[in-house]
Amino acid sequence: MKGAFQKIKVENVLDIFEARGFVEQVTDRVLVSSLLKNRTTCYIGFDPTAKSFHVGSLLPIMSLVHMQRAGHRPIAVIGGGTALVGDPSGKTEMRPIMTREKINENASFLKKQLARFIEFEDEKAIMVNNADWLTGLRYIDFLRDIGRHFSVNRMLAAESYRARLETGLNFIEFNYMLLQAYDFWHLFKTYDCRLQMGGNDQWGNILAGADLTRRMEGEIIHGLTFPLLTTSSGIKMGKTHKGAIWLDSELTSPYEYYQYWINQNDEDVGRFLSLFTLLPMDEVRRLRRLKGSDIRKAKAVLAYEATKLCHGQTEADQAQNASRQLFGPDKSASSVSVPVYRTNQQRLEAGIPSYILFEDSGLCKSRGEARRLIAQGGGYLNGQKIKVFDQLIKLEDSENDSWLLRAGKKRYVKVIVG
RNA sequence: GGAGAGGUUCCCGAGUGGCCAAAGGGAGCAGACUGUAAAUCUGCCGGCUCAGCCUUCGGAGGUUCAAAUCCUCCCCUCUCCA
Repeated sequence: MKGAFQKIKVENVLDIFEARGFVEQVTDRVLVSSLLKNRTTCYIGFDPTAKSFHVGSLLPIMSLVHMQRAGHRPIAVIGGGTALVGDPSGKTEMRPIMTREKINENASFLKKQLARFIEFEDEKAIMVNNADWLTGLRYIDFLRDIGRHFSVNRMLAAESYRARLETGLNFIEFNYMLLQAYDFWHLFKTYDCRLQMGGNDQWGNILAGADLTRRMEGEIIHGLTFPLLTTSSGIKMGKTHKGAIWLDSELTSPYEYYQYWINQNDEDVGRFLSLFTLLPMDEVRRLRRLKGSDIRKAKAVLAYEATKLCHGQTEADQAQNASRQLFGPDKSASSVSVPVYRTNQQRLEAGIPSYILFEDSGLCKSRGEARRLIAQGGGYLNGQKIKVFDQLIKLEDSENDSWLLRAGKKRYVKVIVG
């Protein structure tokens, strides 16, 4: 590794961010731009509340990818310390406080996942857990050294707190800003980290960190926030009737992941191509110009590229093939890599009532839901509509040794014996 | 600590003794229309061995033939006062 001030030859990553729509706010456009002319260390915080990221975290992850490609050094901070306190921003219910073991376990999964996007070798990227420095803090020292730099008046004026003052705000939550500010300062001291990025809801916390560092060290460090991503219908991304879309292929198969992207709204495709793929902007603009049903081509590119980034080329190819077969003119179950459900031969010999198989295979959440689905004409076996909810699915109904179940127009499961 | 308001099915939110598995909206699912899109229209939207049965309205008891609704205690949230 070269020195910290190694010159970077590629395009300024801030320009890339702006061109691709990553930027909502920057502390100082001119200063950040010149900062990024040299090799810079930047950080983003992530919650270790699950063992996988979901697409809601994809935007920050992609920003780290661009950072690294531009020669900078990203730090992914796992919020283990903050998770130990419980997350206040989900105001409906207090999250169960997580044990350190669980957090560490999650963190190792998350690192593996992140490693698909950015390289950690030779410290080209770093992953740290803020529990390492937060849990050792001593209250009196913290108040005296850190707390004195914070004006309560100013904190209350922050947008993130102002809204919460209506509904109520507890002391832990009020302290989040201090803890996150401390993180930023700590990373500055330890890694010379000079830029923090995050969702726009983090703006206040990011500023607090930059402020703290300025007061304590006399150094100007910076923040950048991403736009809050909603689909064009105003819904937050990444939720389907089956729950979140995960980046872990165990939780969301590459096929489902592909389907998630190909089913995006027309209006979102251009934006998503620039945010969630690494295609050159010329290509993005070309795809963006497509009209009418040609937009499907852009969606296919989006789905393929996004799947490739997350799961690799092989999986992306398979997902694409499966999708083409299922939605192409020749819908067949053969050699298609859709989610598979295994059952035993005896059951099929006896015949399984459709609604039970639909529930067992995970296509429906309950048998009641399966009954309704089929009653409404949304249940199919090998492309044939199932007429009665308890129609038996038998051994002799197979096609190529499998039974292709379909719920509605898009959700498939292949049943096989085994 | 005191006074008041409130906790309802995924979310918001009606419901003050039977007509309540609980209005309405949102989200979600399906059908029609399409382009594996959106919008629109229609249906569904607690569970089950489904014309019936079972479990829900912060928790635990109680009154009643009958409770989300009334009573008691407890837990939690918010507002004002200290």
